[in-house]
Amino acid sequence: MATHGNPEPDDEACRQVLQILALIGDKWTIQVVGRLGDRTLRFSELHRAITGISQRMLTLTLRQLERDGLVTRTVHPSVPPRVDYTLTALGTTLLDAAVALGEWATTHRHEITDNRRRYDTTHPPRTQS
Amino acid sequence: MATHGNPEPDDEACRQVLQILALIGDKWTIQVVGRLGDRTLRFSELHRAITGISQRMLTLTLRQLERDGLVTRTVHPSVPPRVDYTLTALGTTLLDAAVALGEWATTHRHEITDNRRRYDTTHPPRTQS
DNA sequence: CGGGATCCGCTTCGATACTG
DNA sequence: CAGTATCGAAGCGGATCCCG
Repeated sequence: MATHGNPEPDDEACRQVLQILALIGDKWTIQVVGRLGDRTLRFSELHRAITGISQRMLTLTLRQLERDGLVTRTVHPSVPPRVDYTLTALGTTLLDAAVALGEWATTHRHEITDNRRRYDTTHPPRTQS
Repeated sequence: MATHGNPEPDDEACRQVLQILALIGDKWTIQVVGRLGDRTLRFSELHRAITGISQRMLTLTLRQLERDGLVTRTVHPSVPPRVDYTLTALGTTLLDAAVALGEWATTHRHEITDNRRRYDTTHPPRTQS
């Protein structure tokens, strides 16, 4: 393991992993991947399927996923233009891992919500007193 | 689980799950939880263990984890003051799930890195020339 | 030693307008 | 339909000072 502040190769791997984990926490990435889990969708279908996302964010999210090789972007030279997005094999493995985490969240969400309520009522706002 | 885009009361659960997933993607949360995985640590130990984190961010991260019931905060009335942080049972289950995702990231990080390089060299910068 | 309060730059994101 | 370009608002995070 990295012992001192030396930029060892280990350290870089850590940053890479952290960077990939950030994908999961991204507000939209998981929702897009989840929608593409069972079938191919076109841009407008994704846009309608995901409540509250803007075209800008959908574009940026898809671009990043394409860059990472998690989704495939297929442009059909037709009028009007049509672009299909599909999950790659790599993307599917990510979805599997994310689903596991989603199940954890689903299982414990009430517990966590209760903990928050209890904390908020127990601990007075610490600004002065 | 919601299979298709119906705005059901299910929607709130979805937001809760998303909110919890955001914990994972948080820059510091996973690192803190990971450090507390095997043993109890005090504030200064965590601060030294996690490279680059500020006291502010460490405090905020720990506060949130305490609020969610993932870590326990123990204040020892001594001079100088000493505060210990420990993972709760719930926190341990999160760590397990996160580790699985971390292994996914570790396994595929080279693949993803390569995909990015390939994408960056293949796709020219789209800002018109 | 373990934080709280404040200032402040930087990134992120939503809304809007425009293009092929 | 599927984007791109730009602008402005909001939030995150770092640096600093101070207190129990």
